[in-house]
Amino acid sequence: MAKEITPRSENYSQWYNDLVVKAGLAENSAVRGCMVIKPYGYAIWEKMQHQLDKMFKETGHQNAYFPLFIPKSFLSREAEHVEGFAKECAVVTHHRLMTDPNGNGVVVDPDAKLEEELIVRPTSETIIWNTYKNWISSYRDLPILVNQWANVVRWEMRTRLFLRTAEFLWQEGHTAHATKEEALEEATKMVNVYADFARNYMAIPVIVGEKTESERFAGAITTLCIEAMMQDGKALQAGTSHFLGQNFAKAFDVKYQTNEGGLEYVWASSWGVSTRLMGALIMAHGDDNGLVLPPNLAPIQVVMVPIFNKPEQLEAVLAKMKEIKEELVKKGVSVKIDDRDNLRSGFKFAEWELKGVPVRVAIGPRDLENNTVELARRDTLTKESTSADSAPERIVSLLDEIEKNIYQKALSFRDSHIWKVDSWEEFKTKIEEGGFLLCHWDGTSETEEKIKEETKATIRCIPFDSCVCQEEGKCIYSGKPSHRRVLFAKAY
RNA sequence: CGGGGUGUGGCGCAGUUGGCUAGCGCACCUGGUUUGGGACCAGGUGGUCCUCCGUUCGAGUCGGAGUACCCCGACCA
Repeated sequence: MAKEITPRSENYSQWYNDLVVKAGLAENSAVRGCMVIKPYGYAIWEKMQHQLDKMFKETGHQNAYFPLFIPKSFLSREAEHVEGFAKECAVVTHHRLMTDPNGNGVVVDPDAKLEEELIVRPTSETIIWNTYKNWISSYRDLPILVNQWANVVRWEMRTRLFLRTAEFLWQEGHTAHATKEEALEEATKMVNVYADFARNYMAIPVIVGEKTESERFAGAITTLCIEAMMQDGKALQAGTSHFLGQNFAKAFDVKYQTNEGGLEYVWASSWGVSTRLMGALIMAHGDDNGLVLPPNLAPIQVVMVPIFNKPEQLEAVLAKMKEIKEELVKKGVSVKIDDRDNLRSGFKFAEWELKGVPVRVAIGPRDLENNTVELARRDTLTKESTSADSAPERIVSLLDEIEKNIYQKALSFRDSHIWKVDSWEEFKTKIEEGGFLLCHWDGTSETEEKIKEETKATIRCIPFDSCVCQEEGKCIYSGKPSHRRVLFAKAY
């Protein structure tokens, strides 16, 4: 009873929030806008980290760590960058507390005011480029391919668990290159790494594209992104990769000597994904019973629930379970035997469904007699009985099927909520129903802004997938000529 | 910062026009019966009713001020 969540169709936001809290992923903390990630939620994040980190290493990157604090003057070196982040920065002004002489408890010591205020990083371009200045002098020092796992703070006015919190965990890659082409190629490569990760590990189909000027990262020349569709038809930006040109190199005076002896500014890229991916995972696959985790990211892939009447039966069942578990572990499957004796099996079934465990194995006295086990899959909520001997093998193939199935499910959901729209009237009705609209656009920020004002829809990206979008037409709003469609949606 | 709402055991809530010992569900503890889809019975632990001021014989309830949180906007990954 206590674990029941709001039905998804009734109130999507409430459903999401309930799910995050009741599945034990995260909760609000005492600090406004900040989130506590609970062990189960963090275990999923760790799986994500692990896989992403592997993919970064495979593409030649190394990890490093830079300071949490950024001198205020660093942030203001790049004009657009500071403008983009100034409104949401936490600032450190003092370095000491004292006991108030007037008895008001502990207060900030006015004598401990910092010479220069420190900003808690909202992103690390500035501090990193300040450092790169010392690392780079020759073309032989390039490229620098570095990633950092860190927390950042953006003082948002309204927050939501995982989707937008004042502090969040992420990775940010910062690369330095000798040529424009190489930096651009890096930015493209990494957005594709993100797309691969989303599809193959999170089982979420994404649209890869480029942001329009108004949605671009502050300080970037080009921002590439992956956009995913949630089950209410809204878009979630799941990852971004930026081509920064020479903006930061110029702001921090980072030059290198070419092999001809000339002096050139360095070219840059940066890219990141955050704990927001957790939100994507939850909203893309969850159902009225709770979380549905893709096997590739599930901390527990298989849970075993014993069914018994007498203690002797429990013992026999557990012995069988351990046998099967051992086989599974050998095959690289993570298994939990739920041997709590104060809870009934039905309760456990519901609880593990809420937590999204892909496969559940139930074994009872009847199974022991017949040498069978009951397998239940989370994605379809169906059950099958199989022989105990072939169970490990069957479970491994089942995990694979589930991963594929939930991707297909998400893909067909998205594809059935994406439309080419050519009339403004149709645009206004369709966007209210939720979903992605592929429309012509005249390429101006003014039109984009007006569409946003009237419908709350924004251009999520200019998709790369040229065969779908590359065609002549007229702007949905202004009627001016356009030679390609762009992706409109309401977004998180 | 604008509009709306809510503060009552750990959680979710009820509490009438002011009245008696502040109640219910969940959770928790003890004992027993149960166990193939969220068990049941009996007993039990746990509360400065957000804070301050006021009205009153009497305030969880009425008035004022403060404060915290939530929702809807503006801002954003």
